[in-house]
Amino acid sequence: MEVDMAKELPKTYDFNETEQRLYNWWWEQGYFEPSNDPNKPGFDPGIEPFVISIPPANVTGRLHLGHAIVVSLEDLMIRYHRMRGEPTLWVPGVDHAGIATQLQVENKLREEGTSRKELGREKFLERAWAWKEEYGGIITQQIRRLGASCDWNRERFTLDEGLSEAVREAFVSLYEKGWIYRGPRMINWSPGLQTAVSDLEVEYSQEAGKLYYFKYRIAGSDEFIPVATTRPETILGDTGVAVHPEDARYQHFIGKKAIVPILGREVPVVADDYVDREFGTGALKITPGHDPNDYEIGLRHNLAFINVLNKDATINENGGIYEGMDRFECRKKLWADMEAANLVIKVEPYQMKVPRSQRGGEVVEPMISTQWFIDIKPMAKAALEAVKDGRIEIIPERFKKVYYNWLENIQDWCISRQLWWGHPIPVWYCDDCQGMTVKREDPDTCQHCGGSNLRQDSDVLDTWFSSALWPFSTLGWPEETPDYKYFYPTSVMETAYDILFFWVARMIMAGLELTDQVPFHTVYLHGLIRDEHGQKMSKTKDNVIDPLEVMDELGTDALRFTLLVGSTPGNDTNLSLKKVEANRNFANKLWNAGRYLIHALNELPEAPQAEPDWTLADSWIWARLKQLTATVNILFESYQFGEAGRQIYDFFWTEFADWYIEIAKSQIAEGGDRVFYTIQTLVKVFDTCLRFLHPFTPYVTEALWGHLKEACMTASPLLAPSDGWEDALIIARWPERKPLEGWEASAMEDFTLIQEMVREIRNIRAEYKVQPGNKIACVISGGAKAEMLKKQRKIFELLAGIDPDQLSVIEETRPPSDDEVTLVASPVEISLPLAGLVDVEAERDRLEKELAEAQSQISRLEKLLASPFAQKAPADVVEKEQEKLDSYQEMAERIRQQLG
RNA sequence: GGGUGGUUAGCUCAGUUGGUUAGAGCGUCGCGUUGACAUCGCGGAGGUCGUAGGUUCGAGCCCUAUACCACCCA
Repeated sequence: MEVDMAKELPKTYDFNETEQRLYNWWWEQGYFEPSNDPNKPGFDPGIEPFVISIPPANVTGRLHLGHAIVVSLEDLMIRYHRMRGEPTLWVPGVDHAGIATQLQVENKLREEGTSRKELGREKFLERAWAWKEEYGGIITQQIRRLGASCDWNRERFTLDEGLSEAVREAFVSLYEKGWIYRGPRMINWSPGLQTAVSDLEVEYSQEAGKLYYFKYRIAGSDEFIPVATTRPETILGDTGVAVHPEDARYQHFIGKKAIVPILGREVPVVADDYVDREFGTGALKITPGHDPNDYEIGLRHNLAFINVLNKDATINENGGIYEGMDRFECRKKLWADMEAANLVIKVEPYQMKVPRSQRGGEVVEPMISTQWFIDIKPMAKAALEAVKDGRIEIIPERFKKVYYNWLENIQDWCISRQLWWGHPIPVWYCDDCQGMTVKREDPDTCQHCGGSNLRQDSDVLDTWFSSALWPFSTLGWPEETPDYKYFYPTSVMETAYDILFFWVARMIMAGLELTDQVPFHTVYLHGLIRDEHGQKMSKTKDNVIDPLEVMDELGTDALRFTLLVGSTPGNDTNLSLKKVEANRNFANKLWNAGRYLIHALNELPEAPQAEPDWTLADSWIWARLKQLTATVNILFESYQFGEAGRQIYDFFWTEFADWYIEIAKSQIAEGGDRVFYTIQTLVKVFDTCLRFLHPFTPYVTEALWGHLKEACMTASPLLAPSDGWEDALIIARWPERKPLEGWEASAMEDFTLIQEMVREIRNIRAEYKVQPGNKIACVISGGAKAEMLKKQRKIFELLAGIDPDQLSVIEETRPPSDDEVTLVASPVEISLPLAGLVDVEAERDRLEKELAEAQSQISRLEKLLASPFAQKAPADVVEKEQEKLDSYQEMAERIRQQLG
């Protein structure tokens, strides 16, 4: 091809043009599918795959930064393992989000002037499915935009037939084992949604409330017990008063009857050491029907359980004259009535914890309700052990403790929801014998009496119940499918730490119980994304960053790189657009380095005439590349992806681009073999960087790599990697470590000296305001480094603005002169004869300052080396310090000479 | 009440087997535009690593206590 590639590449990286095109291409080429597929010919069951199941997005969801970090991290892992040649599978999917979806559909019905109840269950579900068909694909399209290399052929939805079968199998087998039961228990009731929710779905918010003090009269006397409550309306459900058994104030009331205000019901006064004598009045009203603690006390003392609330949180028939009133209205009215009855003592302001529904934020009511529960303790024990004995690793490790603590104190899980959208509970009640039939297939007859008057339980299961099965249900379980057999257990479960209990722990419990295996060997938890000042993003604060907008404006790669590099495992990440912008600039930097390189390929001779004669810069960048490769591999292996990204970024920008490419320009100008070997080095380093960066910034790297490959193939077959050019970067080999060969250390040491010298000269030029175009003279007293430095003349010319005709490198040092500025960069000295410019006075000051600095270092190091440090520290550490001392001493000596 | 994380440059954060007066991005100040890149280059200023003890030859990193902030559990 005779086309000049550089002319084809625009000056600025155009992500809009690139992203969609590459994504479709990857997908069409089949790169997202596992390279070793049990359903295809040639399958080798002996190769271990790398598998991730994506945390299912809510079907109602719209992409937010939470998804963005999940997808970025998982795609990074998947791409990394894919490049290492492992068969990788990333299973995508969405869950049916029971409550959220039902609310969406209900909203729509309301707009149409109808309602769920009016429509009836069957019609409602039809509408819900229609809704899912219409909107359910939005979130997965948005996930694609992030570059997610999921195998979309294997996409799953929790209400799919297969997954529904898994849910049934799970329910029935746990039921048969006796671990699922139904019964009246204290649950959290959401009056707005009219369903039970689990403990985890309730959040407690600190709110200003009141503490109401009032009198509990003792039957048959004028005495009373003072009692305080934050929820006066629950008085209607009181069935006891509790005092501490050792409380002298109230001891004589124990065993007597107290009279419930207004209602006049007589309830026992009981002794229970749960009562905190210091709190409130030291006496407690007991409402076993509407408070979890009182529930326990009620059980202990055989108190009555009275429910005073309807499902919509109005007062029911047990509330006497308050029947029909809203709970908060009743609170006011009842208190006013008590005041009138002279039962009120006082009201104090009080900070209370209000239980609110995680969804919608309404105040939930603890009440007793007949629901389905999982007796979770045996499963929790197994899940605990799997982490304790190391079958599952949690990263970062500190979350193990959180995990243990939760599982050790776990309560039974309420899994039934009074919704329509979800998995129906596979239980049928017989109208004839009242027996329960629990079956995998829909039964025709009662398994007790054989009757056919069966009604299925009207509740559905908690969405998390189906999510708990996700890693295996998505692969075909309970069927022993080829996918399930090969890809299960999965490898890594990567998700946010805030669903450790909701999801991760439950998957582990379900996996161990139902599949007899851990569902994954590693749990990697990331933090939450906050705004640039660490505030939670919320609509009310108006600090929400929309990833779709960010991708539109700055590109997907910039967003991904920011999320990946800006985060440490398990820690929250503060995201600002400034950061994303900086990383957009990085993508552009890559792009332009690529442009230069591809342009440079035009200069390439077909083949070198001789064996390579590497320059110092060549050797240095090769050595640094080796070092980088070792570091990046270690970091990837230990899940320190952010640090790996930072290292690659720094290497690419501040070493490869700022130094090597600049030097390469002059090397290429030399002509001959130098051109070939310089370009070969450029290509190799650039290619390696693209490979390393691909999991972070897949688009720009794939685009560039394609251009690079094409240009290289056109230029010379000798530029190809040892195993040839792969078809695409996404499946190109990951760079592996290479052993050191001995030459690396001195190359890096010498080049570092060059860098120091160049910086020193630049610094002086800036200080003396030497015009950038003004080439100046320079004498380098190189001492032992003179030979090496003589070969680097070009670098000083190019990077330090030295006039090549007035540059000399000598071995000996020069006598001080008032016309020169002398820089001491141990072990060499640089003299810049800035005739007419030198400010002798300022020069002396500068040198004296440097001398003082050197001397303070010398005395520090002398002291250090005279201390026990010299004996106790490892020899190489001591040697390093000794060398430093020597170098400072030499420097000081030279400065003294200059000062005369 | 129990627990976890954070506290490092003006801002936001890195800093994983403790190795010797600390890094980045942004911001800021000065200089710079004929071919990779102004989404850029060069240079500068800026930090007693929350506080107090301890271990150690050596601590941003380990231990103890403590303050403040955030979060989780009860």
